[in-house]
Amino acid sequence: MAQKRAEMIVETRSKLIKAAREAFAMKGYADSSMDELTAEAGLTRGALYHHFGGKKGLLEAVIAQIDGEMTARLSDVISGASSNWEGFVEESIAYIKMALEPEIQRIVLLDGPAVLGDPSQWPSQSACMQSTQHSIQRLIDEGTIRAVDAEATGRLVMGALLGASLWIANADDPHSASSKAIESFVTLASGLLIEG
Amino acid sequence: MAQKRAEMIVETRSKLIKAAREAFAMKGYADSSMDELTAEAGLTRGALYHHFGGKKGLLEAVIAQIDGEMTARLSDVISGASSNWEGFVEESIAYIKMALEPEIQRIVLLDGPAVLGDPSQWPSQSACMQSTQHSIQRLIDEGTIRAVDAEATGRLVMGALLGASLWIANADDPHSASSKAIESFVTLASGLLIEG
DNA sequence: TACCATTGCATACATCAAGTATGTAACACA
DNA sequence: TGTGTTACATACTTGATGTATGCAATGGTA
Repeated sequence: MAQKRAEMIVETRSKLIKAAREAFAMKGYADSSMDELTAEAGLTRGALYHHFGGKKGLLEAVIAQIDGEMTARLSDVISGASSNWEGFVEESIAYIKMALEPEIQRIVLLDGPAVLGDPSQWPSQSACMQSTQHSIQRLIDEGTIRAVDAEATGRLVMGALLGASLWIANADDPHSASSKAIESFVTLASGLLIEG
Repeated sequence: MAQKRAEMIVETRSKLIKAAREAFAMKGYADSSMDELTAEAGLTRGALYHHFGGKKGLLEAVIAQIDGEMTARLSDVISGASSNWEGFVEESIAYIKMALEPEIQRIVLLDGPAVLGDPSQWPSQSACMQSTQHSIQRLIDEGTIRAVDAEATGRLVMGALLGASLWIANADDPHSASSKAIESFVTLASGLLIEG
């Protein structure tokens, strides 16, 4: 039966994004062929250029989708915490764990910055980063941590977590590396607290 | 006058590396053409493949060179400091400043990880990262900071500094962003200190 | 309902860059 | 002085991006 035109379009876009996620995650952005990728989705490059304007546009769309999912997951973690500080720490640990997933690491953390530049300039605005900044701002407002600049601190924290993830993912013993990274992070983060 | 063969080889390699540094820094790794790049050096792709095996090999060589220069600069900063803790802080600030240089940011911090993967797996071993880890280990040994894992902490710190640099470089007011980032970093780093 | 403009997507083509295989000239060493 | 090797150039193959064009289906309009 005939679907509505608008639904078909949404489906086409999502099929392309899905195929791109898999290709980018498995082979990296540079080594992913748009011919293969679109064929995998049962389409051609024509559809891709029509909807996303090019390879970079497709990457932006993929990242926006993943970023949205990450933000939702972080949001869940925060809302389940017993205090804002606990929430912040749990959120950070959750971020490290997410950053270990090959798809996220490869697409969002490695290829994304190289192809699209600084994450804060992305169309998706890196919602995930803003979530962290909000957490920090809450902690400042309630007087738990020192009155640092929330944006700057958010960037530092996210960068640190990314560095940790890259290390853990490539470590000989990822499990042990993970514990060490979390311990180190908590130690570092305690520098933000007004009373240790 | 005829140079010795070994000298000619060194010169050829350095001419290629120099041209590559400029091309990679200006246009990024992906958008740099090896034909243009080698022509700029008065050579052809034949020389490039002979000496570096391919485009990635050339990037590795360029990164190794830059990494060496960065390490030397950090080393200078450390040796000029009045205490190990001061040295660590100064080193970190120096790293942020270096990471603001377009050449370093583009080649080492953005394209490097995307093309070659985790920096610690690079042939050059990211000497610059090891320098930071040594600084941290010294501070642990002398009892200035808590007994965290030096490697993990080094990764977190370098990641944080990279995040800060990316932010500063793209900020509307880089100067103000820089101050905020340094202030935030010092606050964070104070979490490592045994007595605040 | 018949017509038409628009849109969604496919096809065909031009361009260009990477990698490889081969050729050549100069050097080192015997 | 001759020969094997090294340093580099040239030629060719493959494949990927981007663009221009073509076509068919849809949805509005008379």
